[in-house]
Amino acid sequence: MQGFDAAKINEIIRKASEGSRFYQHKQQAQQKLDAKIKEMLHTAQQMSPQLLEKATKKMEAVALECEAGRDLSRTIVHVDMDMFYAAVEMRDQPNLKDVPMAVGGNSMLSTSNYIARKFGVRAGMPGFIARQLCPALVLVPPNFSKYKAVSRVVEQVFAIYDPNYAMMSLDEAYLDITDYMEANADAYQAKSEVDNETLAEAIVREMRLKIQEATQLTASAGIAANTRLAKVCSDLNKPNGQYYLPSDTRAIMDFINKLPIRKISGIGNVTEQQLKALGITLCGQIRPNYGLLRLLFSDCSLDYFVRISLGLGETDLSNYTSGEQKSISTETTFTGTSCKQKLMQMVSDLSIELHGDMKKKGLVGKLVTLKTKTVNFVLKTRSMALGEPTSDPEVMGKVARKLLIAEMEKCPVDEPLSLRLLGVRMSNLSEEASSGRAKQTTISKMFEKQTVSAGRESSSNYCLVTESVAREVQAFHD
DNA sequence: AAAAATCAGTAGC
DNA sequence: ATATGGCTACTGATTTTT
Ligand SMILES: Cc1cn([C@H]2C[C@H](O)[C@@H](COP(=O)(O)OP(=O)(O)OP(=O)(O)O)O2)c(=O)[nH]c1=O
Ligand SMILES: [Mg+2]
Repeated sequence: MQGFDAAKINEIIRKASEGSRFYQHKQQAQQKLDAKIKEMLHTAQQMSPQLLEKATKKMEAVALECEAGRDLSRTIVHVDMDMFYAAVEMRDQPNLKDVPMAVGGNSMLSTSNYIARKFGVRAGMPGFIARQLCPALVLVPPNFSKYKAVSRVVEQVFAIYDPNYAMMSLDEAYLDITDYMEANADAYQAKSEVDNETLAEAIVREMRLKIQEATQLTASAGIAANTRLAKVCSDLNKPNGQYYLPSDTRAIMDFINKLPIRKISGIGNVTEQQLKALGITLCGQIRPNYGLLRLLFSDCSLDYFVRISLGLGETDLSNYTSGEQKSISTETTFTGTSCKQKLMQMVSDLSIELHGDMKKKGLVGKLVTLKTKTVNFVLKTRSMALGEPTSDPEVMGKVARKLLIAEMEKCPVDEPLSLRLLGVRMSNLSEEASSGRAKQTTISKMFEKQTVSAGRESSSNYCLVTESVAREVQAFHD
């Protein structure tokens, strides 16, 4: 056995990556971020104490307002299947149960089982590096339709506890079990008393058992007053476990104060580094730095940070479920080439594939976007609006090819555009007008469309709800 | 000056 | 021997249009 040691794992990964174009690009990005952080610290240093104090006061006022709106009345559950894709494969091929395995291919892994994780094999890691960490690793190609089918079975269980559950991906969902708790409190009385559990815990334990009975797969869950906290909690007793965070302000503050910021959904690698430079690694360190943050980040981000520091989050799941798809795309990675003929052909093929996906969903779009990635991993997007929405592969292909030609022509002849990825995306979507169907259908569809677009125009757009969620869920800066 | 369009970047699964 | 995915949604800065 080897590879259990974190230092050794990192060493192998570094050796395997070193010198590659991927690694070079990553380092370049890191340098850029370092520069940005340095500038941030510079502006931070120049701030006068008076200015800082003023900013702090302002932020505290915002915090007070947020605190006043704290809602502890809902019981939110986040359920997350354990090593989902891998677990499905292990269930269906029992010989995989006690060996290190991962789902994915030579260039990328979707996930790995817990045996493989001991070797440092993780989601997002290329298969060829994973094999170096763990030579015995078994790679299983993904079966998306199978995972989708399993996901539907799990959904049936969710529906029992909350008909308005919000599916966030194939393997995770938020549920609001408040109503279920009220309606079924008596039925769980004996159960929860025997196990010395709260009602919510007993219900969630039963739900996880039902998932296991229905799928032979285990799930983990977090129970808390809002989605942000519930999501953190579902990770704490993984796999096949659950964590209950009582819905009182003291318990929540104790919990959040010692929580690493990186555990919060929406804080990724970049934001973590930025905050770390300011001495913030725990959520509890946000509030003492309100003033500093105010002078360095956007209003949106500030709002987000304040809410994190108070342990606040979304309590209304309808904010997740409402809303249509905004874009649809297809992309492909290949061994780098600058052959114009090949690249053009690929764009045409992608457009045909995209047409198929759009047709399945009955979507048409108005904005065509071409995505390119050079052999040095530099990403670019170029877009062009159509006169009217379509999913016609010829139209989309023609526009996408035009965008590609424009990019190729910008390159000098001695250094032609050399790509490793091409993608085509359609956005500004609407529903396809049904053709050749009964009049009834056509008319009702037209009506539907009209109301939707009227809604968009009048109320500063249909995103009002969605947008407020967005500010919650995500945080970016510059 | 406001609104729309465009693009890079961050993030999550 | 070489080699790092595909999809969606959002923010924020900048440019262009109205
Ligand atoms: C993180 C990640 C997940 N996935 C897929 C595969 C995962 O099985 C599925 C769910 O993601 P996760 O819930 O993040 O991971 P997991 O279920 O495999 O493992 P865990 O026990 O830690 O929850 O999404 C990707 O395809 N790419 C990724 O980068
Ligand atoms: Mg999972």
